[in-house]
Amino acid sequence: MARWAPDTRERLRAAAFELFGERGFEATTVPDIVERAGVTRRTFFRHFGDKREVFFSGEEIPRLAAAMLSAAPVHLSPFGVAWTGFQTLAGERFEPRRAEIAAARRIIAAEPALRERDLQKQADLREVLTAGFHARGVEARRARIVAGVAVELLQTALEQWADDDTNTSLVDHLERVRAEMAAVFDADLPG
Amino acid sequence: MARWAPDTRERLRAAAFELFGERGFEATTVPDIVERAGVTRRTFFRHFGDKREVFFSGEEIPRLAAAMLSAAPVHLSPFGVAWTGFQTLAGERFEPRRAEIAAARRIIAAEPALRERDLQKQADLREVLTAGFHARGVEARRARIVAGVAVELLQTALEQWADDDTNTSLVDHLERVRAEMAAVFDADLPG
DNA sequence: TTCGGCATGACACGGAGTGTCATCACGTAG
DNA sequence: CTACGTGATGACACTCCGTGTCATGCCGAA
Repeated sequence: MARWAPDTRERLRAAAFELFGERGFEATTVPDIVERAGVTRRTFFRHFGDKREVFFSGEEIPRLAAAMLSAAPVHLSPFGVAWTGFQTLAGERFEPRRAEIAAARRIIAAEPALRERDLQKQADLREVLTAGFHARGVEARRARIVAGVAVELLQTALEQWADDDTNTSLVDHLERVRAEMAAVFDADLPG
Repeated sequence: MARWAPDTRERLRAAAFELFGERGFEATTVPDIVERAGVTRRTFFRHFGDKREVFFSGEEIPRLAAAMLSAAPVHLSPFGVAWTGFQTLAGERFEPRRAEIAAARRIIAAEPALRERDLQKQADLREVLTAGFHARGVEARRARIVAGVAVELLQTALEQWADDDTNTSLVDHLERVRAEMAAVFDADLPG
């Protein structure tokens, strides 16, 4: 047997989620986690930048987004790229894990520290999309605007899909949110 | 003379900003701040929940938003309420302090810890607007969608206004961003 | 003058995150 | 078979963050 058991990072992640389930995020300390995983505190911080990162360590949305950006047909509008990407993500990564995602969202909503980090992750996605659109030739400020709208759309749809107990699909939520957002800009404005 | 000099909170804020200017946010510790302000560490944390809150202690946007919500004519659409509120805010609170706001935004952009907190403040505004729209009779999910669009619009316009060296007014940026967002939803979509 | 509220000081404590050096398994070259 | 380099981990110390608790003393009310 090796001096150290393998998969240290995964063992830490598993131990952390067990403890989060038992006592909640805030009440779980890094010493608690490393004791269960059988490593030292120092090793924890070699695998995760901070305690919050354990919670988001499975996230790979920005990476997937970058892949979809480079794979998208050149003729597609930037919002079209995002929209088709969201359809794919919805079917392949979100829909099959609805219960898990909804549970994670409830935990995030209840923990200010996780809420801040989650918002940062959204901002990361927005920046990846902005950079990708810009690389496709879209003017910088417009790229930022489209990315902002797209991420807000995805985020809102995810939120309402996770809260919805009618088994409506995420794709349907995306379409509904898109339509309601469009309606916002169709209405007349004062002044 | 009183046992304690007055305006403890304001002295702490002033000392903090001096030090942020001298060494940056991250390199400034709470012990540094309280030493300059002439109080103890414990007193600092009685006035500010954490170090980041000093930076945002002047912010009162959610309060102003709530005031505008209750003052808005009942016939106005939710987005109309937000839009007219933004026009007022732009002229009265943002435009006169452009240099100061731009400087603050640069600091925030450079500090991940402040960036996270700033995103949280945006989320707070979104929630205030959502609750306000809902209280005006707008269906819950629609209220969330309109608030999300409105906050994203304001945030993007602020960002681009602060970065813009052509002296274009914030109101013009708001209108341009609104128009470009509307265009996003006018274009055809694949599928 | 007395009394009670209230902001602050004093002190202690655990947790977060980091720098630094020692240790030891493992693969590889000789 | 041995020696060595690499890389992950342990061991240890340190500062800072944030909080609970109690003592202190100013200040206004009765």
